[in-house]
Amino acid sequence: MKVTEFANSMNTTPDTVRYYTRIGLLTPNKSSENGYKVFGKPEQKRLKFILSARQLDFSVEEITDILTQADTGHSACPLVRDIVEQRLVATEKQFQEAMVLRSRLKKAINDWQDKPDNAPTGEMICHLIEGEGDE
Amino acid sequence: MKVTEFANSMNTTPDTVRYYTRIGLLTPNKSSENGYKVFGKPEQKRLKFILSARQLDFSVEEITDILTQADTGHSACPLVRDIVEQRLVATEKQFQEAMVLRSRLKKAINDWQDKPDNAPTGEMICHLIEGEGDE
DNA sequence: CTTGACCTGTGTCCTAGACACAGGTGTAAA
DNA sequence: TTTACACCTGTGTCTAGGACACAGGTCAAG
Repeated sequence: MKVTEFANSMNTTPDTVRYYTRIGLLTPNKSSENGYKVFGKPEQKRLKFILSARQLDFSVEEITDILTQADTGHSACPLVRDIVEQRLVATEKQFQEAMVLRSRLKKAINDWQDKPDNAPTGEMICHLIEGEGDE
Repeated sequence: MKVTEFANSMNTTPDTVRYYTRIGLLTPNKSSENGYKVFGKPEQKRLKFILSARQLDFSVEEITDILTQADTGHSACPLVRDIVEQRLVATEKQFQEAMVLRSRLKKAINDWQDKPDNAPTGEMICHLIEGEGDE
């Protein structure tokens, strides 16, 4: 399998596959006549794992660590558990931040509804934003 | 005012100030003897605006557009309203995504609670992740 | 004059790929 | 066989918003 076919079959993009290859996460054989990357079953499993982990928002570096563990015969599960818990904390934070931002934006839209569009003065660039003594 | 003093007084970092200067958002005078950047009142107002807009998650590029508008004497308010609305949509999306990810992570932690830490086999890297036929 | 703390501008680095590009490949028509 | 043309390839570069590294400048104390 060449890059594009492989990527399609795994439901990702050729660029992603090339990227993972570039950083050494995937190690396809190289066709001796083409120089083209050639992917087989083992790469398929590996990529499937990588994509699943990315779905859980693991960073590529974290995935690299996990695969290194596994490649040297150690169980990667404890590491995986760790990362998942961290990720949950981070996601919770993102979640809260998105909430705050959302209400801030909604408030802005509301507050501005009846205000005019002023031209900028030397004092103000846009009174909508600068008018607020927000936070 | 020099960079660090200026940054501190505006409650941001010198690196941020330098960055904005680098890309032309701030245009401090340069001390003729030092070559150091020198910030005054106009820059203060400008930076205050920039930081407020960043709080609303405006991109630096969007802010650049707004300031360009204002600098040429046009009201930036319509543009600002536009961006805020877009941003609200984007934030809503982020918000949803964070929710999805959060529940995915929680589910993983739950599902894995009673599972052992297996060593990797040729077939599996980490059965916790690969075991799931998730989604 | 020297020490040392702090400050400066500039250059490079980060994520996770996306995009551009010159050239290779493969199939079909001529 | 040659040509045409679509598609594919690897590699190099770009992104956002600063953070960090680094060699050298500045300035008050001694």
